[in-house]
Amino acid sequence: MPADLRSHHLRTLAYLLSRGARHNFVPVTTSELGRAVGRSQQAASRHVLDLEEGGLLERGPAPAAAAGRGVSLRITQRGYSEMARVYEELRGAMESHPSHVELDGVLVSGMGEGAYYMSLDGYTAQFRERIGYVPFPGTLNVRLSEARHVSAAVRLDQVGGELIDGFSDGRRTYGWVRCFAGSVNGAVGCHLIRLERTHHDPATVEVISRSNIRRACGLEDGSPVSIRLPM
Amino acid sequence: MPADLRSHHLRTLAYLLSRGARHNFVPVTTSELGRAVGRSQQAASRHVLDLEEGGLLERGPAPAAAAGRGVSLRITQRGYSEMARVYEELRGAMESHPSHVELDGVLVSGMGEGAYYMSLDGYTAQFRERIGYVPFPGTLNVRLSEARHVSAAVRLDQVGGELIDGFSDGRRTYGWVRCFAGSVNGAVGCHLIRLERTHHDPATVEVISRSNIRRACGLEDGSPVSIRLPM
DNA sequence: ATTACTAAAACTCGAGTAC
DNA sequence: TGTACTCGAGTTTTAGTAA
Repeated sequence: MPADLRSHHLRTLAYLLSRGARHNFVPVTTSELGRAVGRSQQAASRHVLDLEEGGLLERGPAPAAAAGRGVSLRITQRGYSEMARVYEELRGAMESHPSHVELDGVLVSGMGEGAYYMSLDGYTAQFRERIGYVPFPGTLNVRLSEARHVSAAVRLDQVGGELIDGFSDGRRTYGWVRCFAGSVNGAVGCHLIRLERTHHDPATVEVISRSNIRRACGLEDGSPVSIRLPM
Repeated sequence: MPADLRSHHLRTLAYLLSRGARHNFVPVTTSELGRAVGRSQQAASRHVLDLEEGGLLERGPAPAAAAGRGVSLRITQRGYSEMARVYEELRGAMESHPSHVELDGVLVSGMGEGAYYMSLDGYTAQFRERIGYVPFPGTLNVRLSEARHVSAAVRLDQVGGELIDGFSDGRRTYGWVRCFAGSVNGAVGCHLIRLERTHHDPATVEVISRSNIRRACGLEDGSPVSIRLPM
């Protein structure tokens, strides 16, 4: 019996627990246990023996008169404690994990193209409808500092976000824009935007906001910027 | 990569999840992962490879400039689903398992001794104080039908219950009585009693109640009786 | 029907080590 | 420092089968 609970042992205990084996001896067959954990009857028999030897499970009197008619099993206090330990470890991870994308980088100056495009009527009308405001004319360009952040930013395109449709003004067409709500440096609300057509390399992302973030946060070129997008 | 999540794979994912790997690439070293799951660096490296091959984990660009400086890992949608599946299986067992002892048997007629003893002043005064009533004079004798229920009943002696002290009337001494609150046939409230000195074999248990259960439930000798004791 | 043994195959591990 | 390969040892599996 290894020190930690192997998954088949855990699943065996979980099955027995749901059958009421915390306080009663429950009659089961090893085939049934094997089916419950997706292993053979022989393996399940072994698991029960392991768990008994480890003091996690105890065996009661055989259910019926005839021989070889299954076993009666109950989970010991120790067995339940072990289950609880594993459960808490998993619960801790599942229920309180950070659920946002974080993109860190430094502020860089753009050429003003972002501001120009985002001010076009074809976009501003949709911004008002989809994200509730018309962006301050002037986007924040952030150069992501690590490759893993770039990767994360690129993946956003597959994740969704608010879609602003592209349009045509008769002379040329403008691509779609995807907006992801979030905040800059843990304070100012913003949207990170992903453009269908961009002149930036993938390491640079653009951020829009209701107001002038650059001024509101006292940022200048080279200032560290952390963008946090709740998922 | 086996079909089900082995415990080391699960724990690796849980650690990464708590580090935020659900939505971001997290930089880690395999030694760190090994420490987190109590295995060697080599094993942890293997686990990461396994999880990648199974599509549960994906690797991002290496964190820093130099070679061999750790890895960036993120949990895939599939990986998270697998974790959620296991978590739900375990949660279902841990949070909604039957938490009562059930003892099934048939009603048998006693000799009336139970009723006699339980009516002694040395007991009745304590009954009133500890369980809130003086039992109807006449205990219900239930012969447990299966050995596993007998086992469960015997174990109750170690579990606790309301203790009624023994006493002496000068001529002889009377043993302690332990009371366990519960219900008969899912309806009538009762207490199962365990006696320090009993004339019954272990397969027969006695039940007391405020009223006459035999009449209230329309029971006669041979009627099936199910005693349920919440834990 | 069962449980659980044996044997062999498959898997997992850590040590040693290449890069 | 790092990752991750090979390899020998230990563990876990299933098939076959005795009781």
